[in-house]
Amino acid sequence: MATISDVAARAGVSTATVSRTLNGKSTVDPELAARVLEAAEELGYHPNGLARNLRRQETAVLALIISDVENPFFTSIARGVEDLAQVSGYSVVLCNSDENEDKERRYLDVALQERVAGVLLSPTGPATNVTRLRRLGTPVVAVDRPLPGTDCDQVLVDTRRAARQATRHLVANGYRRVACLSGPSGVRTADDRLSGYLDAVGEENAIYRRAEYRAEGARRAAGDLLDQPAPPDALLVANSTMAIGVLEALAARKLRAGRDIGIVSFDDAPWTTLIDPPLTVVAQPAYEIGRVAAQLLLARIADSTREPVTTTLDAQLIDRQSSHR
Amino acid sequence: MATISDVAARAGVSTATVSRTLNGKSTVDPELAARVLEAAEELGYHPNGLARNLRRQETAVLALIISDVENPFFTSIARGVEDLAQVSGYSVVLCNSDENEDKERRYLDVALQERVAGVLLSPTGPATNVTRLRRLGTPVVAVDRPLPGTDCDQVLVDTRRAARQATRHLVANGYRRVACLSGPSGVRTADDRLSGYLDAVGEENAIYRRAEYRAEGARRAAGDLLDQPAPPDALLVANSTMAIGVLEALAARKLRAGRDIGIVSFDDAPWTTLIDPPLTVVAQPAYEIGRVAAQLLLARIADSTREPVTTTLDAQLIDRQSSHR
DNA sequence: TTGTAGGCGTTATCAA
DNA sequence: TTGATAACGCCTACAA
Repeated sequence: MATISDVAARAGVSTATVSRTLNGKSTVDPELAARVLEAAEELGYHPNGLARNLRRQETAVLALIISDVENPFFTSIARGVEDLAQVSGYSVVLCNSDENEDKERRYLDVALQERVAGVLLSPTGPATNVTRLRRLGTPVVAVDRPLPGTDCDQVLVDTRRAARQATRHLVANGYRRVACLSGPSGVRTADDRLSGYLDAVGEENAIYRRAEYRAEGARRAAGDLLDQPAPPDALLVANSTMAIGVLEALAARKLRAGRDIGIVSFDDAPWTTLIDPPLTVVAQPAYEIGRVAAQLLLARIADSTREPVTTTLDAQLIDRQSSHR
Repeated sequence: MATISDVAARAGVSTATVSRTLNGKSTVDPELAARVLEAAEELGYHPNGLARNLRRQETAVLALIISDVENPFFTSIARGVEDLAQVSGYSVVLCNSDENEDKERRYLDVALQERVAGVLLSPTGPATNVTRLRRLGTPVVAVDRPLPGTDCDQVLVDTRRAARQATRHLVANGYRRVACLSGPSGVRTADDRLSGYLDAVGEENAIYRRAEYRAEGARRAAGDLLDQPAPPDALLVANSTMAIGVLEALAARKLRAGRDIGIVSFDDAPWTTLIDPPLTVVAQPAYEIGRVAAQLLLARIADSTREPVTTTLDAQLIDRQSSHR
């Protein structure tokens, strides 16, 4: 494990010169530089990022803490973040909090301890706490869900409006008993989607269930709804992972989407056009969320005095067959 | 950004005592310890992992470099790795090489520079080079695909056998012109799946195409195959991302899986039971791959003299409707 | 049990 | 332009 001083010794120069050569900072005599490069090559030298970061008090890595790696929505965000970060020379490490406060806290600690340059985070819920990170001056950007009680940059989707619109779409298509299957209470997107649904049908007509943002919970909740004496004739589903559970529940009861029960789901997962009938969805600009969030984070790293901004993107209803009789 | 000496000053002790207290190493007078803890709390002290790792020459983070975050197969591996690592106190950072040699090299560099404790890697192809990592003594475990020319731990799937078996399954079900759609040449799993297919049909009957491990390329390749004068009547598809493209190509031609063309795909993605007819798949134990790989890596971190082992897991054909007329 | 001091590998400051 | 040298924040002999 060759160090900078090994290289210096071999090249017959000081460590300072080696450092300068390797970082291309101030000018170095071409001949010395060549000797340094050669020595480094021969020794198989690789800079120790730990020492460098310790000295420089900065890192070129961003942490992206998402709440579910198995959800295509979040992996699209990840790609957006990554693509933008990469061109600025940052690398992105992805951490999966798995909708679990403990894991999230642990990764937040890692980010803190490793002194990453910045953190992008989709908070698991109201308990998420980034004050320690903030105290240290590490910039944080919230994606998909706001960070309660903190004034940091945020990239959100107007999900309440989208839910309202989707619900009205179902009503306009002749469904009379539209229900909603949303995520856990306290998760902002879940709350907002439910609110949008309520906006559209009114409190008095509300039929809804909450479950984890997972297939399994959604299957049970959908089953529960469908087995009521007066079951709903349409369903707004809060994300594509849940939609899988819902569709399984339908299949188990030989119910056909569209004809028997109207379905609209959030998130345009790649498989939604493959099923019969194709799923009407609310497409969120996930990749764009990632890009914008990374932009905001980089801007804040460059200038910590910027006013925090909240960017709200629009979702788009893609009308397919599952919402038509 | 309080340091250990700030805490020491405030508690009226030496930095050594603070360090010992915080790490619970040798015994410290309870009263002093209490003072230290209190001071740390008041100052909002958080250890600097960079400095600690530099000093200790070790980190508690593992890097997992996968070739496609958007492929459920790899995200399942990630969960397996994570679950196992977590109980041993390691955190896992996920890097997405995106089947791209440059990105992969970059993340390998990051892993090298950050001196992570170990690396898990699904190599993008034959150009993947981990010798620099190895020279530094960083343990590497290959997952899903072997690492050519290096004797490191590996966790693989007997994918050739699985492909052979899947092809025979199609033949046994009466399909006469079975084709294969595999991934890029040089990617070991793609080569092996093609080989398994060839084992079953024989070189002389072979009909196959290669494309990227992506929906888009698969759609084109499948279209090309289907538009031949004498198109195949069955298709073995090398992964679930490609299957999406294939199914799109079928839909565009009003072809029905099973009846018109038999389909078997690798990877039991969550949506495969939702489509009509349900997709017959080769299920790989992705989560298990991740767990085993993490075990191997941890074992090697603990004892670098261990002989490298290759663990080969079995895949399982799940017979559903798309492979029946 | 506690403190002093040296060093992990870099970079940045300051003279020369 | 180059080279000593002092940090960066932490841990750990070694000494007290």
